[in-house]
Amino acid sequence: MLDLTFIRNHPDVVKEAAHVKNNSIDIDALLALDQKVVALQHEVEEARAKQNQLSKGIQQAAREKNTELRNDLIAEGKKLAEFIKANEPELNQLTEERYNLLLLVPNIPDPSAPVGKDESENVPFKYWGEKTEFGFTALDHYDLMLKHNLVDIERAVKVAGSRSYVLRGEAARLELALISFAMDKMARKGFTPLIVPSMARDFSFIGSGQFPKGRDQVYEVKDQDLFLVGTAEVSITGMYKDEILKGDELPLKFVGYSPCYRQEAGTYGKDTRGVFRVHQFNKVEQYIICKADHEESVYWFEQLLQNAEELIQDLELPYRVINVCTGDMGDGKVGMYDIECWVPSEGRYRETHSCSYLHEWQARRANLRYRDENGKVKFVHTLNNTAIASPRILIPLLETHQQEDGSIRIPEALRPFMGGQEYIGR
RNA sequence: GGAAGGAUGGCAGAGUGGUCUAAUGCGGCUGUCUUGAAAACAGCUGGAUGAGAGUCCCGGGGGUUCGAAUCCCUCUCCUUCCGCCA
Repeated sequence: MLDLTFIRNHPDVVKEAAHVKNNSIDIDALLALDQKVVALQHEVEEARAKQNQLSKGIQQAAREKNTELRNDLIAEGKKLAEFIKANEPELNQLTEERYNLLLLVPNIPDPSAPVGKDESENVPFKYWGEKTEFGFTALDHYDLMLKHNLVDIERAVKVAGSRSYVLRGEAARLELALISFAMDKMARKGFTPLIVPSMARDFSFIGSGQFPKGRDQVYEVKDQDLFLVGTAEVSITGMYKDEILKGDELPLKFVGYSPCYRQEAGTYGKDTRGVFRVHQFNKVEQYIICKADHEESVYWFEQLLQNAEELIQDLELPYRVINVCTGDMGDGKVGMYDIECWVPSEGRYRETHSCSYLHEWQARRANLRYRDENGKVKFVHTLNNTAIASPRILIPLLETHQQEDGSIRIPEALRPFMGGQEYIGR
């Protein structure tokens, strides 16, 4: 959410942001509505001020036993009460409409973000590692998993429908190892490990920005006012809703684990092979709450990226980093990097990590603030990035480390979390 | 699942229709005093919106009333006891 005053004063900046983000919000309509709200609010508040004045007069009259004056004032108060009663519902309704529109206003992208209409205009700017070449006929991740009996999709579908999977045997152990590895590494970097609820109330989704627009991607728990989170980011944002933090506790650095659920609406027929796009997965997420300072946000943005890069480098996976263009980055973001790992069977890089900074956009929605060194209350800045998301990361991991004899090498960094095991299927 | 009791400022806790601009205590900040600190004393000690006057916020929503922290309805959450249970 943007500051309403900012929108009033810089409508063109906001319109341009909406334009480059392919967001069709009508800023002029919002501002027209805003003027109605302000005018009506003024009227209602005037009436209430008079009412408060009258109230004192009524007491005074009662004390002076002036029954006549008292009755007159009460009659006048009745009129004011009627006026308020007649106009307040409309004021409330308009205010709510304005709020609902505000939720749809995108954040202003940083000038360094490439302007583009969709993912085809994202800009790769860093490559690490050599694209894997095999001197033998390599398998794709799904065939590898079948070969080593690491997955059972047919039975998973029997249990839970399409886009389900059962990890079995060493794949199950590998996923737990990846999660432990990521939590462990991030904890050593000073991030506080969290295991957070994977069900949350709607305010957490509004706060993080998944609602109202992404509602169709989220599972709802029947009769419970609860929804399944698609990322721990939702829960962590919700944790701090309505709080005013002390400036000296910032930055808060978290690494949160949660199961994640996504409907993947509108992706029929996409990525149907294997475990790339699934309804349920496990993710370890980096999350930062820092002071309202652009330089500091940018510092942590780069830091979060570097952390993720280190994790992937430890897993010995070739990857590239892309600067996501305005049309692909999502409403809340000021800037966004995706990390894409090389997937040999597809001969292309595919997204495994997503790094974003959002300035105050989430903090305003979640009403999450802090008191700065001068005692002034400000909205915090928030940032997030994936640490590890599985099973998707298994795809480049298994493919990249497959050996000529069909076995799969476990990268050294993971071995401590796999009981020292060096290979799968050898 | 059953029963009862609760939700007030950073914390504790009063307030059951108008003097609430929310008592009091603790904590915090500032000052006096002090070599420094403590103690003592004094003052200060939320948030939103608005240019301001003002308006709003006593868990959320609705109602009664000229007027609600206070009365009524409803929802959420918390605590205790019982039952069940990983």
